[in-house]
Amino acid sequence: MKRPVSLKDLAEELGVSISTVSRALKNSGEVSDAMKEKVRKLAKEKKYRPNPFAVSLLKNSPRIIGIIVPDIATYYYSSIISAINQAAVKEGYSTIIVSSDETYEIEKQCVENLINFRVEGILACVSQQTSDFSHFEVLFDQNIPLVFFDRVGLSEKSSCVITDNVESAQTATAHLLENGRKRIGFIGGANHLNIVKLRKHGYLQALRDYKIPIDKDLVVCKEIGYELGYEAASRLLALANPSDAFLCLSESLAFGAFKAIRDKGLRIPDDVALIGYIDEIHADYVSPPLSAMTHQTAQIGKTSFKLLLKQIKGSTEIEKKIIPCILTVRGSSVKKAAGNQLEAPKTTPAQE
Amino acid sequence: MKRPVSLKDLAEELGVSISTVSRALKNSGEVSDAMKEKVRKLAKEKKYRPNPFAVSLLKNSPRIIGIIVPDIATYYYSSIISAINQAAVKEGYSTIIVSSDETYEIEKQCVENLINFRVEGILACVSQQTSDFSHFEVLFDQNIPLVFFDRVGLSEKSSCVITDNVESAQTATAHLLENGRKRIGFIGGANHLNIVKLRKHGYLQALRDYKIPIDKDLVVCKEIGYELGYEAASRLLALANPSDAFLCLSESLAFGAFKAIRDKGLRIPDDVALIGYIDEIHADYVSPPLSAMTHQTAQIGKTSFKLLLKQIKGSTEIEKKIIPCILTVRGSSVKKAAGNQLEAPKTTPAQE
DNA sequence: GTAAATAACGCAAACCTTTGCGTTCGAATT
DNA sequence: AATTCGAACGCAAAGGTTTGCGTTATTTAC
Repeated sequence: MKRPVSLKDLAEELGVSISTVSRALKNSGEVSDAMKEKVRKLAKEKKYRPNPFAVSLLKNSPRIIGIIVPDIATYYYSSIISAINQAAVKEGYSTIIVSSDETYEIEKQCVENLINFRVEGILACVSQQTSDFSHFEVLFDQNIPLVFFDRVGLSEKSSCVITDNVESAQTATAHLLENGRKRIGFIGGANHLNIVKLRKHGYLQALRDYKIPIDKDLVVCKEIGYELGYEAASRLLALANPSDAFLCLSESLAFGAFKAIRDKGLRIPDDVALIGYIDEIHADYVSPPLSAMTHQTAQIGKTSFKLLLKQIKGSTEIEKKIIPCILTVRGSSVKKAAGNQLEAPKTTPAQE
Repeated sequence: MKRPVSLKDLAEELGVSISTVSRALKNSGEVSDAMKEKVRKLAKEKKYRPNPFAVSLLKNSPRIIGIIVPDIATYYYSSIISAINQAAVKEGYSTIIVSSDETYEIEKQCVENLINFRVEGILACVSQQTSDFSHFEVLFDQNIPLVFFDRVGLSEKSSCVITDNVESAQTATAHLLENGRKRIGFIGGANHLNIVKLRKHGYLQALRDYKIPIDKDLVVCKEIGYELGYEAASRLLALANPSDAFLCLSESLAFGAFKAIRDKGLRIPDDVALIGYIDEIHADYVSPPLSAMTHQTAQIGKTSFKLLLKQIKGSTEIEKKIIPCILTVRGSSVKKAAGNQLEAPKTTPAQE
């Protein structure tokens, strides 16, 4: 690996000082137009590229932000990452993406690594295992901006971007109730996650609104994953008084439940209705297509970065942005013959 | 953002020189055990973290590699990224992931950005639009190691990791032929992509092997994407002599075709068989589950990084690694009643 | 024609770490 | 007792860039 050309190289070749070359490339007023021209020409010819380490060393701002996700290879996260990336690139920032693999220990390590990297800020979505957030507190000491998205923590101390968890779950549950379902199974993840707590709240609220008795057996809060969805749904379908509908908190849970229903020989939506937090692009893969609460991942990513950037630029305001989910009713939640779909597919517009 | 503590800060507080502190933390033999202890204690107390910019400036190796993918939010790429990441972290490397958005111009920019970043090496999967690879040649001038994966270019000059394109397509096609299909539609992407060229070759070879006449109308090579899959399949099903099976080169194409078949009111696999390069986790989402050629993304990622690391460490050998696909026969390609499945589900083990 | 102003450029410090080499001092060898 | 050796540490350069300030030389104003 040969040494890249530096300002010094250019300066020597032109017989001028390094400062002049530096200023010329920065289009400073302190250097003549003729000189600027000469410098720029040589720089292009020699393929000069400023050394980012030297600049970062001086300014202590590498123009990099860190992103911590529980998992990279899930559409939901990768699409958010993609949106963050786009917003970041537009502002001249690069991103370093790290995965906690849904593990507390790794997440801890991720935070440390990003600090060592001297990132200018961190966007984080916590792992399923994380119920204690003290490993994020170091960032406050170091004055490194932190914004949580989706699964959040330390909400008194840091900004975050979340979805309308309570309302979306309430809406989804109400939708099932209005279509005549009585025994709605709630299939979620670990209880300490804000998204689980809040959505369960919305689910229960809808039941109360419609005066449906609450049955704790229908609420499953274990882990998020395809197998878990399969197991939970299987169990709820095997009850003496089985479920006639499911609200699933993630795509993997929903498809797991989907398979469980099919394997049981039951029909969707005739025997069992299904709705879940499912990504737009996959909801239509299956037959019947899945009714879904869809996250506006592009908005989530964009907004998260915007909040972070604001903090990087010095703001200390703690903000909480809510990106609404969009309910799209497809085949899995409404019986064709029934025709008693009270509510038109409600698409809440994204804020801002 | 307050200034992080430096070696100098520690040195002053201890009343020793910077070099001693540096060596103490590096556990050098040139400093006494007592001093080491004192330094380490203070370092921990003051939360000293080595400045990566200073180190990189000196050594010109930031321990970062760049990854260029056509798209982040696709399971195939994100799972490869995930595997690369894991391998990289294990070796103390971080990754910067950039997306070309399937665009030639952006890809060009990505390469430039990564060079400016002084990454130690680049792993790349080219965009659909890319047929000219000259923008990668800069890397050779700069002596930056480059390894292509999946969609490759410059194969005489750079190492790459690919799948067994010809063989897998040949096997998949043969599988359809052995199950009685005669009019197999080939739904691929742009012709200039190696993966399309080679797989088409495998497809044609299988037809020849089985003495089936080749019909150019059944070969569609346009773009990769859900809508394109839908269109292509719709068209082939509307032919006077329509397709009775499809081989799709990507998951999005396959699910697009899947929907087209359903919308036409045809049954899978009774009327039309379907097989494609589909990710393991999604193949089972639909009913019937999809027969698939599955990429071993973990292997692809891991092997790619290993090849790159070898080059970073100085090797100039140009290597080409082939990671075989795995054929898993599910419901979409074999009629239940037929029972003439000649070939057992063949799972080729991953190499190494 | 002298004083003041300005344009155009150079010097050098600073950012932080690593490392070859030089220095000092005490202990071991002859 | 004089010499040698090694342990333990300091000095200083190097890596590339930015920037405040100092230095020229030329132009402008009176």
